[in-house]
Amino acid sequence: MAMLNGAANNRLLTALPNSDRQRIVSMLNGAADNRLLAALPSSDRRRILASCEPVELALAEELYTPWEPLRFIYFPISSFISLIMPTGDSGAFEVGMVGNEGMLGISLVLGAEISPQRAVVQGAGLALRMEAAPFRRELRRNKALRGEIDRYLQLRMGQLAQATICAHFHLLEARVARRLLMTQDRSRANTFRGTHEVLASKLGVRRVGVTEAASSLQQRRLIHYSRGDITVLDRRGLMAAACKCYKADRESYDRIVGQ
Amino acid sequence: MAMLNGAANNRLLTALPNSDRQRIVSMLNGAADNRLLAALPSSDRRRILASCEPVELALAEELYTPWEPLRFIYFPISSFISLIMPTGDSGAFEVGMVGNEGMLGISLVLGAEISPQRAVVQGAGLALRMEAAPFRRELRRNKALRGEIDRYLQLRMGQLAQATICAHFHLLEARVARRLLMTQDRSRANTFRGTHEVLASKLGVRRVGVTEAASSLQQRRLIHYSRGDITVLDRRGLMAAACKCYKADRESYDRIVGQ
DNA sequence: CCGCCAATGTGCGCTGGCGAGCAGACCGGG
DNA sequence: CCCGGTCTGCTCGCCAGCGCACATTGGCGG
Repeated sequence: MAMLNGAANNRLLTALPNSDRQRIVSMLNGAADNRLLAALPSSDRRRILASCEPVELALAEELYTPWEPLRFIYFPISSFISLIMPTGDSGAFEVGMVGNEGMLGISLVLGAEISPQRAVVQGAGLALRMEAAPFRRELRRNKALRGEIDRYLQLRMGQLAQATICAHFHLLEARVARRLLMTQDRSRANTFRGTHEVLASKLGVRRVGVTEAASSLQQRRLIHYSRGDITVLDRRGLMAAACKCYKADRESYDRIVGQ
Repeated sequence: MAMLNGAANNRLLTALPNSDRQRIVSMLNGAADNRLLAALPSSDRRRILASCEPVELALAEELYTPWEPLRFIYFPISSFISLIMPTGDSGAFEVGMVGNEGMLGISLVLGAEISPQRAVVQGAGLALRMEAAPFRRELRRNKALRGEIDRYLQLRMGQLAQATICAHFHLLEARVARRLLMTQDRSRANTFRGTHEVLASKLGVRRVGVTEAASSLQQRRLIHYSRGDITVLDRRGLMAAACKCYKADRESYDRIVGQ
């Protein structure tokens, strides 16, 4: 496959141990494991994959800086990314999360070169990336791709609206629970990384607030955490503790992406 | 013009007094006074106008009901529309406002038939509407239209993100001030209608909270209100009282739509 | 002119989250 | 083995906004 030749030349990929490279190869041979791409007809998908290069994203890596030109778009595979909006007074607030269900770089789709938001890797792992120019070229020709991205846009706008309500109305503990579930979904693991501090900054609250909420969830044996490692012990219970926004988001995903 | 013949047959329009119809006609001959349409090349615009029918929207009219198929899309002219998201527990929360800078019916653009949001006329006045099917047909052929709507989408997503922050962080009085300025912009008048009650429901707060905020703004001679009529007395002062989100939104409009 | 209702004003106790500051616990590096 | 920094736990006073209940005002229809 053309793509694998490309991959072999990629400095990030060649730096990986053999076992990892094997894993990547097997992934790319399959459905690429990005659900947005997977929904495309296979001929379209193959062409896109050929223009992508696989990259390993490191925790806390900054992919987009506010108001700076976006060089790449990304299709996360095992990684996931947090979209952060600066609040003006030196604070920040998370306005979206992108996992293997979607893509990073919506602004480029909509014809802009820049975006006010910061994009930070929140879960280390693999992603496919593509340069802006070829991506736009592809987008212009490829109706199916545009259609899938439109669905995804629909999804994101709905989730953003939901997030507005959530941040305004819901109790912190429920929001923390929801956020943990969302992270678990995107990392596809029961244990993932994240300190109270960073969680707090994404939720727009004090660290102490998160500590209290998390501590309560831990006492109820729903989660366990220690120095930046969080484990979900009881997913059902955590869902009960979370606000309905979580369920609403999932349902909206199923409805829009269909199946 | 084909459009005028169409207009003459429209029941809503023929019901209007002659002077109003004159006014409408002159508007449609000009730039249509919808800024999204105005940005299109004139040939494209003419074709779209020919498929639209002008309608007079009444205050509090419900244009979209959550989860019901969207029959029309709307380009507001002198009217403006509020997008309301149900909160689950019988409450509601405004997640967007559409005036003559944009269009109502984004979901149809993105390929969905329905939307979770309610659309309610917040400022009575004129709009152009178009049936869903011809609109989609037009959208498929018309690159310029799609491009303008993409810009508008970009704008709306940015504003939604900003609104999330605003609702979460900012003091009620500042949010009220911002909301009043936004209303003033879209109604293009210093006086417009709106009771504390409805304002409160859109901001997701108690009526009493709005009363207190509004009362404070009135004491400072920034606004005057009485029984549902609100007048902006000192626009500059009101801008100073509003949170920076207002200015941020305006700047983002200028940046995206381009000067 | 009266009655009624929508719109506005006020008071009271409550609480979730804030800001600021400090204490212990744990971990990795020198 | 100790040191320093990161992560977590706890406290205290404070306040914006909440829920609830009731008072007042002004306009409009009968």
